Amino acid sequence: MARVREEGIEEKILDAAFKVFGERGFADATTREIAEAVGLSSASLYTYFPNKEALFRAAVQRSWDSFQSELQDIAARNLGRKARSELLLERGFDALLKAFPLIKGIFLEACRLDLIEDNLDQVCSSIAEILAPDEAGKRTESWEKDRQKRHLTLRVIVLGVLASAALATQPTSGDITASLRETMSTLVAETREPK
Amino acid sequence: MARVREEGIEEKILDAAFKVFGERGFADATTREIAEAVGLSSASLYTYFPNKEALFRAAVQRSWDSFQSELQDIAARNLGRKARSELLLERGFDALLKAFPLIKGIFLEACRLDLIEDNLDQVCSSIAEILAPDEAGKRTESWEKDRQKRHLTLRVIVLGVLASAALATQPTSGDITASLRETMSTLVAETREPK
Amino acid sequence: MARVREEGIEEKILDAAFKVFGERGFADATTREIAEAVGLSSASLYTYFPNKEALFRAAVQRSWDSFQSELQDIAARNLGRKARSELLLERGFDALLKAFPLIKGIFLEACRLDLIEDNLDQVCSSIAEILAPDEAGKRTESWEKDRQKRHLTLRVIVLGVLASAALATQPTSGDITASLRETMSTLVAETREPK
Amino acid sequence: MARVREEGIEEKILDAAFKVFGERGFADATTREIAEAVGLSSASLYTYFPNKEALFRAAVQRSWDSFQSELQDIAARNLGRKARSELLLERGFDALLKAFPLIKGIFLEACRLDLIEDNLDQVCSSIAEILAPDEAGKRTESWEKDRQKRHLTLRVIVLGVLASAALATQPTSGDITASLRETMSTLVAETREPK
DNA sequence: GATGAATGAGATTTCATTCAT
DNA sequence: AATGAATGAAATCTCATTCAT
Repeated sequence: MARVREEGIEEKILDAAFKVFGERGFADATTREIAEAVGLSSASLYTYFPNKEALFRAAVQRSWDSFQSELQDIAARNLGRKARSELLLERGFDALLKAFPLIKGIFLEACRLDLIEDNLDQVCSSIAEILAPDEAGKRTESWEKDRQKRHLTLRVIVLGVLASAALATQPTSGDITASLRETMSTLVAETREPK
Repeated sequence: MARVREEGIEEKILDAAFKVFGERGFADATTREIAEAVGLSSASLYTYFPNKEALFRAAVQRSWDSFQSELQDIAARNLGRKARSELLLERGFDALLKAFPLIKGIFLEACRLDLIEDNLDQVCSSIAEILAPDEAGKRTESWEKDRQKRHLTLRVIVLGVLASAALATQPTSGDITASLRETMSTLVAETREPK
Repeated sequence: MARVREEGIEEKILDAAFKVFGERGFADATTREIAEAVGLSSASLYTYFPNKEALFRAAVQRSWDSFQSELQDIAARNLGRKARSELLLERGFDALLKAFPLIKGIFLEACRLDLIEDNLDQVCSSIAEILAPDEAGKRTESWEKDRQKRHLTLRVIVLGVLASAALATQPTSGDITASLRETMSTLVAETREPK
Repeated sequence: MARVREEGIEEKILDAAFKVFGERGFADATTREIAEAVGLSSASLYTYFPNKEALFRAAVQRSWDSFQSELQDIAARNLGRKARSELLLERGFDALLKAFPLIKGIFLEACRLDLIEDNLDQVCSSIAEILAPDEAGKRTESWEKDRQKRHLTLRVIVLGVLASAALATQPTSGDITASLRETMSTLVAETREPK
C-alpha cells in the first residue's frame, strides 16, 4: 500500500553505521554521515531507529552476534581438538575480522591510531630487547629468522594487556594488576624459546 | 633557593587532561572539565596550549615517554636475561599501569565498556571450548586447577588480537590478516598444554 | 435504509482533534497523536483537512457553534426572564463545559497550569483581604459562612479580567484599561455585601 | 577582570523573554527571537539560564512577584475598606496590566486570539439577550445607556468562567461544575438590575 | 596571566507535509 | 482512500575558541 522504494534498508543503515562508527567512534560519528552513506536524509534514520544510541547498539550487537555464531558453529562440530583449533584459526579469524571495524569503533578513538602505532613499536622493541638472549644467542640463525614473528607476537601480547587493563574499571586495583602480571608472565615465559 | 615554587601549572593541566581524557575519551571530554579540575577557567587553558588537540597530544606523549623511559632503563641494566625479565614484569608493569588511564582514553570510548565486557567473556568461553582437550583430558586435576588462569590468558590474547587489528588502518588487508593469524596460532599452540 | 453507516470519519477526526488540542494546545499537539486516536496514519488526515491549522480551526469552530446554538435555543424560547436565566445556568453550562476541552486548548498552554494556579490563589487572597470589611464586620456569621463562595467569585472575576486583557491586542491601550477598570469596579461593588 | 560589556543583561533578557513569550506562548517562542531582541546570539542565553524552560519560568515569576508585591503593599496600608478598594482599582490595575503580556503568554496561544474574540462577542450577545428585561424594560433610558458597560461586564464574567474551568484539571468533575454554576449564578444575579 | 562573556558552527531530534504505491 | 517512507526546515542545546578587560 505504501511506497516501498527498496528492501532491506534497515540492513543498509546498519552497514553504514557499522562503517562510520568504526571509522570515527561513537562521539565523532554523525548521523548525517551515516545517512548520506545510505542515500537518505538524516531525519530518515529516525524511521528505523529511535536515536543515535540505539542505532549504535544495534550495529554493535549485530557484529558480535555474527562473530559469536561463527564460533559456536565451530565449537559444535564433531571434530578432534586439533581440527577445531585449525578451524578456529581459519574461519573464526575471518569472522573476527569481519566484526572488527565496529569493534574498533567501540574502543578506538579514530584519528588517533597513529599515536598508539608509533609508540607501540618502540615499546615492543624495548621489551624485545629485554627478553632477548645474551649476545651469543642472538646470533643463532633461528633467532634472526623469527624476529618478525616475535615482534608481532609481542605486539599482540602488549596490546592484549593494554586492552585488558583498559577494560577493567579500576585498572590499579590489586586484583587486576596481579592477574594480568601473572598472565603476561605465562605468555612471556612460553614465548621464550620459539624453536 | 631559586624560586621554583609555582613552576608547574602546565604540569597540573596535563595531569588533569590525563585524567579527564582517560575517563571520557577525546571527543567526550570537555575543556571546561579539565580546566575546572585545575581550578582555572577553560579560557585559561589557551595560555598554555593552542587547542584541545595539542593538549591531548601533550598528555598522551607524556604518558608514553614516562613508560618508555622506564623500559629503557631496565633494558640498559647490566643483568642477565632472566633478571631483566623479572624486572620487566615487576617494574615495567607498574609503569604501564601508570600510563593506562590515558591509553584507555585514547582507544576506549568511555561508557561503552559494558558492550565489550559482556561479549568478550562469551567469545572467550567459546574459544576455550574449542581449545579444550577431549573428555578424558578435561578431567585431569591440573586442567581443572588452571581454568581461571587459562581464561585470563585467553582474554589477553583475544583482546590483543582485537586491538592489533583495530590498530591496523586496513584490517582486511592480506598482510595483517596473515600475520595475526600466525601470531595467534603461535600463542594458542604455546598455551596448549598448561601443565 | 440508506447506507449512512460509515459516515463520519471527518467527525471522528474532529473529535480526536478536539481532545488532543484541548490537552496539548495547538503548538504541542501533533498530527500523529490525533491520527492515532482515530486509528489512522497522520498522512491520512490530509485527505480530509488541508493542514494542521485548518483542522484546528474546524475543531474550534464546531465547539463554539455547538455552544452558540444551545444559547440561541434558550434565548428563542417564549419564557420570562427569570426562567430563561435559570435555563442558561442549567443547560448553557453543560454546553459550555462540553466545549471547554478545546477552549482550554485554545488559550491554555498545557503543562503550565500550575504556574497560574499557584499564584492565582495568592492574588485572590490579597484582593479578598483588601475588600474585607473592618474587624467588626469580619466576625459576623454570614461573612464567615460565605468565605468559600467569595473566594470562587473572586477567582472568576480575576480570571475574567486577566483573560479580557489578554484578549485585547494592545492591553495597555487607554480604552481597554478604562473599560476593564470600570467593569471590575462594578463587579467588586456588587459583590461588596454578600448578605 | 573579564569583559563586562553591559550591566543588567539578565534583566534585559528577562524583559525580552517577557515580551516574546507573551506574544507567542511558550511553544511558539524561539530562543533565537528572544536573543535577537536583546542583541545576543541564542547561544549566549545559556550563559544566564540553563534552558528555555528555566528562562520562561524566571520571566513568569518575575511578573507575578511584581504584581503580588503591589497588592500586598495596598493591603498593608492603614486605610478603610473603601479607600483600599479604590487603591486596588487604581494602582493594582496598573500592576496587573504590566504583568499581562506574559500572563497572556502563559495561557494564551498566540495567533488564535481572533478565534476567541469573534465568538466571544456572539456568546455575550446571546447571554445579554437572555438576561434582558422584557420588552418594556428594554426601552428605559438607563438600560440603553448602560449597554456598553453591561457588555464588558458580561465578557469578564464569561471569560472568568471559561478560564476557571480551563484551569480545573478535570473541568467536568461535579465539584467544579457545581461551584462555577453557583458563582456565575451569584454574579448574574447581582448584575441583574443595573440601575 | 586570567577570565566572564560571547559566539559560530554544528549535532541530534521533531514534525508537518508530500508522494508513490 | 490509505499509508509507509522520506524529508526540509527548524529548534534546542553544546562546545571549542576568541576577546576585551
